[in-house]
Amino acid sequence: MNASRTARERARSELTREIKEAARRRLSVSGAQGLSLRAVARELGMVSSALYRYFASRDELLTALIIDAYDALATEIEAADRAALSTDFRGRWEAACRATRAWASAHPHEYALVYGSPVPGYHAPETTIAPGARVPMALLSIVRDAHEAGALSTSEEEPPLPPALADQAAHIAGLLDSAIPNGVIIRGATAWTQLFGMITFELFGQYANSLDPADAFFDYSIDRLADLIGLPETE
Amino acid sequence: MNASRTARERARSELTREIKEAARRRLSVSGAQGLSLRAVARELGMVSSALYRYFASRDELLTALIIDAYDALATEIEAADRAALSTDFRGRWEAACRATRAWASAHPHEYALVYGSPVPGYHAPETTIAPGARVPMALLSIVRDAHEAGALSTSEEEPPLPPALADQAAHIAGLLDSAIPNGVIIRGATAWTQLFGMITFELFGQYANSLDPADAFFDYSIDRLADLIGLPETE
DNA sequence: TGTACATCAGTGAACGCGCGTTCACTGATGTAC
DNA sequence: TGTACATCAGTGAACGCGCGTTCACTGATGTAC
Repeated sequence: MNASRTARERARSELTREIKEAARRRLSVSGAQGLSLRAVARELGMVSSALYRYFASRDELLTALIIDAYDALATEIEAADRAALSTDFRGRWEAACRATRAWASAHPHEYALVYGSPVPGYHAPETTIAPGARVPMALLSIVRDAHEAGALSTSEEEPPLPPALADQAAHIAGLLDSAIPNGVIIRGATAWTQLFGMITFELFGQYANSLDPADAFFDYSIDRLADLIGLPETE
Repeated sequence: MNASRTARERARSELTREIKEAARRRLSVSGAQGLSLRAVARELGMVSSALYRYFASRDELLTALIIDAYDALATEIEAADRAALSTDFRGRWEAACRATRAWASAHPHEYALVYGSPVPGYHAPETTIAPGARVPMALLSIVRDAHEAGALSTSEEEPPLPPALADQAAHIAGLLDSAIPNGVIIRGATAWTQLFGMITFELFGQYANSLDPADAFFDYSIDRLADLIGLPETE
């Protein structure tokens, strides 16, 4: 029967979800490297070997958590972007930045999992690449939309990009399926880097005794980044 | 006797150094969280309990490595700065940035130790604060020197800082013992953040498939950061 | 609808391993007279 | 310079713990006729 077959499968996907949730809770205690299948199983009242019905190994569970983290962050960014007026490009950019920071501070261990130190002995498989790329794509899409609407202010005179950098910019524009000028791409990449640089410094404690709490610096900075990109003032 | 007394002490400081060196080698295999006293001891052909004559605990060894890492990086930055012509502020800035990146890529695990994810269960003691602050201080000193030499180009019109941010900037200026305008401090903090954001993204793999290898982006960016700060062109 | 068989989820024991830290000890080095 | 004593470095056994993964197993769920 079809309904009963899906009953078993529903139980399976339910438990898969619960295992990942328990693993995320463990992450905040022991970090990615210290994540232990036995501790996850204990949290669920299962025996550790039972987890092997759901994940072939600890690394595979880690991979699932990484993909989920990227997807969750990208989803938040995309939702914040969509919630803004679509022609208010600066508003969209700032909403996306704030959503990124909000997600990171609500899920610091998942943030550290994907943007923090690589886990020794773990090599991320190819399946993590696409979800990882969703995040910068979500941010750069705003820049692309602004460019295609003719809303980007043209840059002040800036030195031309060296050839190697221009090539990389052109490649990124290709991924966005757009003819954004290379200079705009690079400014977007700078803004992306700065956004995550701030969040990482804030979460990992580098702003202690100087810019912490970083709210004012963050808000001011994402506005300056919008200037850098050339996004027009919100009316 | 004094000479023999220093003989024992010399052996002690020699071994302390060797233990930290072995620990740094282990760091690259297992990361900070996985750093094991027993593995360090094994590497030195000692018994693990012998290490307790030198470090009271694993955490104390980690603390020593953190302090060493900050000190090593700050020393590199300061040396690169001093090697440049003291009145060539842009040259000094770029040399400092390049020294930072070079140190990070030569010592990725020590970089991750101090700028990567916090180690779960480890709480950095106060003794790490001063060495940690040496790094941004070394960078901001260049900005301060340029300002005091009257070499900084005045900023284009920029929105005023919100009060909370202005307070933080003034506090940082106080640490530098200088009357640098708040706006300059904030641009310096932005540049500091961007510098480490780029290095972190590069080392931790976020630029894979886009800006990697990041040499061109890095060189171009530190030049734009010098523009942002207002450092004059090198003649 | 009922029965025979196949699939799947979860158990519990086991393998072989590594860890931080403590402690009583031996023997070498340093100090005071 | 020689001797008695104190300090210190390093040993090896032990405590009590946790880990990932494998494997033969039981019993429940699903499928085909």
